[in-house]
Amino acid sequence: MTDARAKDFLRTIVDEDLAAGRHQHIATRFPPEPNGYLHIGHAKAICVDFGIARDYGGTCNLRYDDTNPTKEEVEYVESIERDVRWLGFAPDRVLYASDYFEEMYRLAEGLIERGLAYVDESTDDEIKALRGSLTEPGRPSRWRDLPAAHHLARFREMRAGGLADGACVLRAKIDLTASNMKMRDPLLYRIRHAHHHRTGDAWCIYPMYDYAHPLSDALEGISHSICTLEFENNRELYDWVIAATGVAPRADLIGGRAPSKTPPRQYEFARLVLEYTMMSKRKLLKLVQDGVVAGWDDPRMPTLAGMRRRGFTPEAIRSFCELVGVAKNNSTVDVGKLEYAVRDDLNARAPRLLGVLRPLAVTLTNVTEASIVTGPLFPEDIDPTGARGRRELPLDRALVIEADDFAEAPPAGWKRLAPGRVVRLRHAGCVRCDEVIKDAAGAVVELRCTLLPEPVTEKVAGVIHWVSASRGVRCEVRLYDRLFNAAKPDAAEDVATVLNPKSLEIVTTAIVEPAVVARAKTPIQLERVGYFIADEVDSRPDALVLNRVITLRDSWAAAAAEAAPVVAKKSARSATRPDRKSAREYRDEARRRDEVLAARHAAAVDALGADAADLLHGDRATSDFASAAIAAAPAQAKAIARWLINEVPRALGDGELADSALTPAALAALVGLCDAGTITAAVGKELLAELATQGGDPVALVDARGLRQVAATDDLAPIIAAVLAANPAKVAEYRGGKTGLLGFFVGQVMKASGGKANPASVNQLVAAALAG
RNA sequence: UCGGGGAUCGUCUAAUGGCAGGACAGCAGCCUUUGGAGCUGCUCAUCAAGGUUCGAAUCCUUGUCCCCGAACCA
Repeated sequence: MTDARAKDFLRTIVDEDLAAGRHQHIATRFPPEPNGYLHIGHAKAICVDFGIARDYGGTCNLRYDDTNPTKEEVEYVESIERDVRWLGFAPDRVLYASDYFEEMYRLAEGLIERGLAYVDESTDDEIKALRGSLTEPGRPSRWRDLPAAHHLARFREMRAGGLADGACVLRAKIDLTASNMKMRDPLLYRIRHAHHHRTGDAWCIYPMYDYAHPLSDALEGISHSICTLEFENNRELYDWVIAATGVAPRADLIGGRAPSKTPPRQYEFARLVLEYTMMSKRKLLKLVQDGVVAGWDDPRMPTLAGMRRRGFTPEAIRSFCELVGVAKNNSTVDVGKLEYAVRDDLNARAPRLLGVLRPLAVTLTNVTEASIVTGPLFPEDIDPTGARGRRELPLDRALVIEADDFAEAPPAGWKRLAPGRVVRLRHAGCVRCDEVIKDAAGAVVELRCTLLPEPVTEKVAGVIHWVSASRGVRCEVRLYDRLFNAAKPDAAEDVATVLNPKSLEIVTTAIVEPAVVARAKTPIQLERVGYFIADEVDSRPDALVLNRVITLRDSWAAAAAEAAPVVAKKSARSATRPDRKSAREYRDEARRRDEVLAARHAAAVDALGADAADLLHGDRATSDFASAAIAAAPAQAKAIARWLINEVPRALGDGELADSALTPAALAALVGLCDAGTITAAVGKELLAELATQGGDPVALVDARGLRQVAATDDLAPIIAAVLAANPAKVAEYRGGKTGLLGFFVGQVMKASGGKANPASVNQLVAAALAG
């Protein structure tokens, strides 16, 4: 992979679906519940959902999953669409699950009529008790098997409004003994006499997620329904709902396209977990309600609104999501990656200006006149031609510099100001520190310096920033740091214990050059200090308030000691889980129940060894097959066992031995060919794959296709020469010492020979050819 | 009667039986009118043990660890 970024697993699936003709059009959706603001975790999902649609010329809907009126609000609906668009994505349609309530209701009636759903009048606790547990099956309630007509009438009463909240629910009738708890007659509808932000008081029954979500996807003709890992268990139910209701895409929702014959399929990826960040909407809401932060858009919040106010750009966030990738591993992303994405983006776009946070007075003793100097807005590496402009800076006798930029007794390697030393004032020439003035307490209060005429012959220590004391602009600066000082704040039971007390420092002494006022509406860099932006809520032209977006990388400052990370406690649940039964135990069990299996196993232990006997005679299908194959060629028993154990599973893929076209006789014949050296193992494996799907006689196939092993030097030499000639760079690398490439060359030759070459000969000849 | 997922540099992520690659972080050097940026180089990984194969991160077996699932939430 040289330039093209490797495809993630979702795009690989989409490629395959397109190639197989399962879909002509790729349709995705981003389905947030409007019960809070979107955060960086949603940003990843948005980039995945909208990104895939964009990459394949498809469509992506923004669909509010608004099925629970007790938690959802218009404020959230509005913020979500604003944030999606701000991030840079335009929904093809903005839709609401609540718009489908009538269709969902009708489909539910259909389910009841077909005996696939029923109204259960058990209490909450009864339902829970009857559902069983992870290790015990559930049991039916006494309403489950009443006639459909009863349930239909009851469901209509639910809708009519005469029943109290919790009086009854509609459940799918699936399987109370299912090992997937989601399939144990899941709830479809519950009664909620609550005002809905969109449907008002039209409904008092509301569909559950597991019912509403697949139907919404199907109605909208979604091809790939992408969600996060915790919904893996819901996928089986997702498929059930679509199949059981027979829901079809709605013409007006698929924009005139022909509906796909393939129903929507759900795929799951790992949601974003970021160090030092809390992602739970419930906990985020609590921070807002408790006043720990100033609101959902507090610049310390991981919300898109907060990050926008903080000064992160949509490009930076998208590039971060790109950096993180999409996979199924449970992973925690280093927060440094976000910081990198933000700095990388701002470096290219933020004009450079000067500002001093903690001023120290400097008097230029040889300057009497007020003047103006100019400086470029960007350094040369960002703007080589200077096309992006300059600005003017007032220069006066009285200046301020950063207090940190002066040291009375500088350490080794100090590149700033010190008594007697010379530094350059950015864009304004060099100064020498002649005199240090202190107050009665001994604190340095003023530096008296000389502005040196150019060219400066003295040694210049470094460059520092400065601002005119009288013509600079006073402002408030808010220095933000991470909200939590624990790497995994979600693991803490009490949020208060992991809050970073220094997450906001307000600096009131700051003074910046006048150009900042007009330019800080978008991010700027105060050179050597950091990136800043005017606060969109509190900043006013006559009372500038700057937010620090992020610090500059600082290779000088010693890394501050990290707070001790809070160790995540192992969940109590995983500790009490029963160990799962191993495959070997299942096989043992099968033999205890089946005497024939047990007898074959006992006989095979001596002939084939304990491991092979266990694997071959642990289920009836494999055991029957193995017995027949070995009977056909008893001399090759061990080899047949080896192939059956190690190679046949791969040839079968996800399929079963019983469903394949492979016969015991064919396998025995194939093994015979390999054992005799008539064909190579590589050809044998290829043939096996074919036999598994199409069947056939291996001996005849070998003859018909000329698949006999090739080992003669005369036959192999030309192939080897061709491979070497085609890869001159690799040959040079190999001869330069990268001997690991031998495998690469052998592989190439094997492929070129169609697998027919004898590997031992190839190894020998290739090594010889490369040496010479 | 438990079921469903997942384990590759410190971190994130590639490699679908044939070169363990990239990015972030780290370290070193160069460069620099930002101790910024940039450039160059370096360090660093296949959960473990067996097996199959000329060749295994990849296939088989066993084991270990992590995540999810028993809301009238989504």
